[in-house]
Amino acid sequence: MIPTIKDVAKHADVSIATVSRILNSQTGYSEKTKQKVLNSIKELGYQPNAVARGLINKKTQTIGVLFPDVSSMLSSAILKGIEDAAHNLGHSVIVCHTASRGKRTLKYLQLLREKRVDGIIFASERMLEEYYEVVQQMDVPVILISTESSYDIPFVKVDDKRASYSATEYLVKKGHCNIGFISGPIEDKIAGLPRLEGFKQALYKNGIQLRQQNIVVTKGFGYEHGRDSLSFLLERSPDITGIVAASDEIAVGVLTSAYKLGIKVPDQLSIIGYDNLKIAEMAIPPLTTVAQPLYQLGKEGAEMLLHMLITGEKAKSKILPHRIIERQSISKR
Amino acid sequence: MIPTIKDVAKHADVSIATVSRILNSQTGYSEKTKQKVLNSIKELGYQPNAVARGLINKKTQTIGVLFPDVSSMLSSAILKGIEDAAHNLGHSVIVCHTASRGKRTLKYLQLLREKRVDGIIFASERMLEEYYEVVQQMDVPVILISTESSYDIPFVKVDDKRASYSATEYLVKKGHCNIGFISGPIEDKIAGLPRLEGFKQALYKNGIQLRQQNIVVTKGFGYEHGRDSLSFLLERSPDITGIVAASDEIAVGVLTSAYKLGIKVPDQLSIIGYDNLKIAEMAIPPLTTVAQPLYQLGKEGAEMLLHMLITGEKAKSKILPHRIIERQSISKR
DNA sequence: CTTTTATACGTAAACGTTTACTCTAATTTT
DNA sequence: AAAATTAGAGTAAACGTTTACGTATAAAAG
Repeated sequence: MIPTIKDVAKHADVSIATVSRILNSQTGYSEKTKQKVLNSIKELGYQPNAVARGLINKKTQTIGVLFPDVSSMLSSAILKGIEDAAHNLGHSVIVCHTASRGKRTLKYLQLLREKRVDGIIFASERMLEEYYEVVQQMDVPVILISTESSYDIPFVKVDDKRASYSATEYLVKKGHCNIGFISGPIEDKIAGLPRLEGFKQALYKNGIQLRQQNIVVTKGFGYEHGRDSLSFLLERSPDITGIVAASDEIAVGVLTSAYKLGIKVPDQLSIIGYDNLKIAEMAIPPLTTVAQPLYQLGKEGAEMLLHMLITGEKAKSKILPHRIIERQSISKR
Repeated sequence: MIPTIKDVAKHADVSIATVSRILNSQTGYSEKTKQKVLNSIKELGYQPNAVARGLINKKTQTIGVLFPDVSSMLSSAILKGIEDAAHNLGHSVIVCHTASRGKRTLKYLQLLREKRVDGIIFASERMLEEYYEVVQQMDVPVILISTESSYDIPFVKVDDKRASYSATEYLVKKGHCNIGFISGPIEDKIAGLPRLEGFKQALYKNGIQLRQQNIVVTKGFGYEHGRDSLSFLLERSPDITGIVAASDEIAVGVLTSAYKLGIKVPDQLSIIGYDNLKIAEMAIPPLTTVAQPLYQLGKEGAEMLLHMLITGEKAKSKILPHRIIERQSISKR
């Protein structure tokens, strides 16, 4: 049988209140009894029951994290940051991957509510109205990572538009002036549209005429989307010398496609990615990309959440800096 | 204020016992009261408190998962399988990444104990004696994924030795007879040594003389390890025509290195990986590899655990089948 | 030496459930 | 019609903590 505080109390011949006080290092006991109790604890191998604690304290020291897909490289890097920070501050994290669309997110939200988590993180997960209503009712702090919303919920992310601007401008500065852009879905108001706009703006500011046929809008940010886009793009604009991809996966897809088509990167075609996933480094040639501080995003997000938890004050949203990681997928013109 | 079962009882003018019975769909109430109570529940927006439930039921509907590194592509694929299965069976999963070695695993184990998780999964995480002692005391079911131990703990994994055997033999059947092997650390009794032995055995069975200088033992299974091994291997054995890598990351590292050295894959050098991560597909050229059913491993593992939880019987360990995924990193000789 | 104050505890209620037990009234059996 | 059974409910204890409150003893103050 697993020992309880009662067993400890009995064994040490004190009341459970005293044991509890010692456990929580409050005042109200002598050094002698403390030692006695500590001994009993060790002897019985007692471990406090966090469930009982949670019941009375109304705090579970647990947060919930919602991801569209835990297994994407993006998510897992963020998750690591979250888990690190949470654990450092004495909290556990329950992961929920909401992948298979539909009502799954709502179900998870309810679950987290029943479990009485102390806070919730939406990571790259859209905050819909129906979700917002639920979290409002739950009355727990919420943080958005790598996304934002029309509601007043603190978020931490990079500035997608500016990052995309930087990427584009980097290419321009390298002497490219006929540049293609492979965007994700532009219905995506967070990671889709802003990156396209950053691209457009960079061209505009650098006095380069935008050509509509240089833009291809894909249905997603995945490898396949990039792979399948290159030939289409090249058909319409055979003369482009550089490509800005809205994600590293897209960029790697392009790399693959270029290889198949016998196009040399970076000699004949330059390409810049977005995210700085591990694969960017592993690609052939290693991919120049604009880095999101993924781990940092997770870490900061969790820290913001826990800060809200402790202090009760609302966290201020943060924009984390992006930066260009120069590797070998870009050549000077 | 968040409503409790008491509020529901009062609102519906019944006792809390009745509400509880209805909530748990037991017997002992009329259809009429049921409707009345259901109404009150909806009206108050009541959600049962899983913490209180956990306290009395001694079940938290939560399992803990230990990973050396959540953010590795391997882990995240497994995690997805775990999470899927667990959720389908009404359980949540707490992730713990034990990366930064040392006593962190032990700390996590204690945490999971305090939180009273119903079961624990060790995923690619070594089961040391000190861990074993703790989980023994905890008296919860444990499952090992992608690893095994000297203790009587059910596991689910592929047969590393045979998988490596298959990979090697595949190369042999393609006409290669001077084959290199880039192993992980052979101190690793799970993923290191067995794969090396599978390699040796395959050579032996196919009547190929083993050359010690064809084997390079690395300190890890990462990209860097592969990248930095190729030139070393080629120095000692310039004539090899094929390489078996102990992981996809290693293989991709080799690919990169080969590219830099101007060695054409697969024309001059064939290479087969291990794992079938997403990067295998994304590599240039796409990597032929022996696939571990990662998602499946996670799923089956979680299912085994939950089955133990429900039935109380010990699960039988499982070896899941591996298979060769043919892509384009291997040529016929 | 009495009175006050601080220290070191113990008692019991509370957290939100589940469930064994009890009770009443209705229904069925004999 | 009386007895036995059953359906529909309520009461209260239990789960393992924390904590407000009470109390006895010892130390400090007068």
